[in-house]
Amino acid sequence: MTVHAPVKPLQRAEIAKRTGCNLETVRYYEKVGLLPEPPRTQGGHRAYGAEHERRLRFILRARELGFTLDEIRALLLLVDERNAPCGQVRNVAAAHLGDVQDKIADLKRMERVLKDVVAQCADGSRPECPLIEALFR
Amino acid sequence: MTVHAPVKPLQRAEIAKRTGCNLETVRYYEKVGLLPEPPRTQGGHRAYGAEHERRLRFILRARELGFTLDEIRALLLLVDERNAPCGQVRNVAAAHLGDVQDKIADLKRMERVLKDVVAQCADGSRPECPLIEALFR
DNA sequence: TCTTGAACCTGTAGCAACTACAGAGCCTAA
DNA sequence: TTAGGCTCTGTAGTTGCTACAGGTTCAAGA
Repeated sequence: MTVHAPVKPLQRAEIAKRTGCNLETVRYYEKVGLLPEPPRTQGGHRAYGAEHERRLRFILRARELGFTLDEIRALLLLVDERNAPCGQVRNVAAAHLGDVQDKIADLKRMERVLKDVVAQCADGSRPECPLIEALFR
Repeated sequence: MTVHAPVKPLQRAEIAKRTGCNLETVRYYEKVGLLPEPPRTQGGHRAYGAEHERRLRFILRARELGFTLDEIRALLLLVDERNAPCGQVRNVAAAHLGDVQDKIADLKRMERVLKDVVAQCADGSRPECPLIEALFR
């Protein structure tokens, strides 16, 4: 068995490149408590392991789904301390889904109005600019 | 003719209340150059006129449509200096419409994935939490 | 072994678009 | 006249990064 076989640690630039994360953002996630503090070399350089990489990927995927850092913190806490109870995880995700749907509704409202005024501006049938008119109404 | 009839000026709290704008935001829009500096009373209090109110409403409506402050600045410049040429106004609006549509597409992608995992979490058919699994993939 | 240049370290500032506070001053109605 | 509710200024906080300065360490080549 090769349990605890010492895997070659990753420098910050390496973990950043492998995950596609910005170099500075890696340190930022550590600062805000999403990524655990990695061990250091004698000179003080961070030495990341496979678990850090795994966790960083988790964070980045969650960000792609639009989760806030607070929500991600909550999800990671569920993972770390409770072995990820599906019901609670689902609650976090469902609440976030609601937020996403609200935002879509907001943006669609904007889209409708904008399409409308752009079309009116385009056809040149009005002496005054319809968008400006609409905003000054 | 009652040109320049002295309309009773508005205090900051009054213009805020009438437009629905946050009190502090009124001052903020002045600071960033969207709202012109109003005349002051002897004691230094701002005294807004009808034109300020009109302009503030314009800004707030544009914000509701998702325009950035830079875009609103550009629109107001077109209004102030060029009498709002419809073609240029339309360009600003069309570009913004594109941004809005991009955001909608992003959010819909998130929505699709989230709906999916929430449904999988809900039906309890998997031993591990599907959302957590998906994020750690 | 020495050197050099890349990568790292910390702390801080900047972005958007507000929002909120502290500590001071003004204004008006009773 | 005075109370208390405005207003004033400047600054700090929010979210989620991103970028810099000025200094240190590391690793590869000579």
